[in-house]
Amino acid sequence: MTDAGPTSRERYRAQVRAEIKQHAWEQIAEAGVPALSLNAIAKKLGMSGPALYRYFANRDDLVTALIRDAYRSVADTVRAAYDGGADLAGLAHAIRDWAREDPQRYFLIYGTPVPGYHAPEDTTAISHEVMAVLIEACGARPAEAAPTPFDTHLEDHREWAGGHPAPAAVLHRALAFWTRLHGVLSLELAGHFAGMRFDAGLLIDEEVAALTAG
Amino acid sequence: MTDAGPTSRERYRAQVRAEIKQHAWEQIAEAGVPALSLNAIAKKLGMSGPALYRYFANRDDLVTALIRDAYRSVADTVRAAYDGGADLAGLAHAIRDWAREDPQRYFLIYGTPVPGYHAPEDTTAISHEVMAVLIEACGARPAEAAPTPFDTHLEDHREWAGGHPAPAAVLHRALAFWTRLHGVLSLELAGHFAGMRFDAGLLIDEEVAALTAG
DNA sequence: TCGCTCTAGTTAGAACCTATAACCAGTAGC
DNA sequence: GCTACTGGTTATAGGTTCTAACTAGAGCGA
Repeated sequence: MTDAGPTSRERYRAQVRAEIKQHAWEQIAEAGVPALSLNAIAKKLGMSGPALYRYFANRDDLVTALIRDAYRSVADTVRAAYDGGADLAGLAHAIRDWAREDPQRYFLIYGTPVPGYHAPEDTTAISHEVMAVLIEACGARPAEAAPTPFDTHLEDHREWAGGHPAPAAVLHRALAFWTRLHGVLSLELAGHFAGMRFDAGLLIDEEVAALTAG
Repeated sequence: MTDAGPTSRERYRAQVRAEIKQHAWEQIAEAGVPALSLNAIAKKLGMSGPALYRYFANRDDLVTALIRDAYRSVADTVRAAYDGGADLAGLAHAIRDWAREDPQRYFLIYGTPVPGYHAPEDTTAISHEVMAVLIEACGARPAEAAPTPFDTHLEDHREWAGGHPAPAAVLHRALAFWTRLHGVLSLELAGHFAGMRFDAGLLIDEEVAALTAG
């Protein structure tokens, strides 16, 4: 064989990195990203402080790795749901379930941005993956209504769709699916519906349904 | 007169508190809330570290004050726009302009929540103020369509509307206005539309328009 | 006007944090 | 078996929040 596979050192390294990230996720779920402490993680792993810097260059590097994993996770979730035959409503609920499983993971992607921080190149590629699935799913239902002003505007700004040949109305629908879902979901996860005891899932259903009914 | 008004000490205190908050806003705009440093603020004000604790009990107390101000500011903006005769589209753009003026201020209210943190009581009261205006604005256009399942669901969960007598369809519309606007706006502000060079304002216009057309 | 009190500031210091430097033991591979 | 690299260590610098103890001075009543 040309490739001997990972050496034992490499396997060990990957294992420790995974354990670090695991503890990081737990800390984030408990108190949010700002409370993430490399020191505390090292202690829990039985190693002392600076040892952790053998595995991640610095705090930002660890957080970036988590962000990357979060993107990968949501993309896989969407892909799996779509391959499983989910329609738009199904996709919406798959994403919602994924988000509620670990709200802080959702906000790591879609929450408050850090001024000056730019997500690494490959995460935008993963975003495109997700968007491609959404466009695909939105294309299932043909567009019947007359093109809106935003549709014609989109016709001139469709590079982001990665050359997808869908008509602008479909791109529009995919965008609106994304923004509407995020709108309800992020407010739900952030607790802004706390006082109002309605079912956010129902609202999502109608917001998504209205997409294809319009 | 029965009230002698604020003493000079009180005025001084208010002045310094305002200056502290001013510098805090600048720091947050530059690098986000996590980078907010009481020490750095104190230095800029020419006082040394712990002096700042005479004005704010701790870091959280300062941030809470900023959150309160942010709520007050958005509520005033919405109120002013509505009193100025703005329709739903006008309200949406007033809020968008307010948010783009200082994105981090927007995210202080609607961004990533800190697990365990609960906004003070009065901010939820301000939220109700905003929601009341939205309901009012949504009631201007009568509801013509048949009630949806979510409408009937809302009929049983309308306490949050503060006893507003609007029909459930109107409450529904106000909610959807809020979630749709937040969906587009927060993704725009967070830079998720960066690669796709379309005009988020147009998308908002159509999302809002679709509310009343449906 | 004297004197008390309360306020706004000071410095010192504890307990964290990130991150670097310098060192050391043990493993992998030639 | 020797060498080089890896993964750990401790020490340390410099940052943070926040408390404690103290001081200078302003305001106010007798």
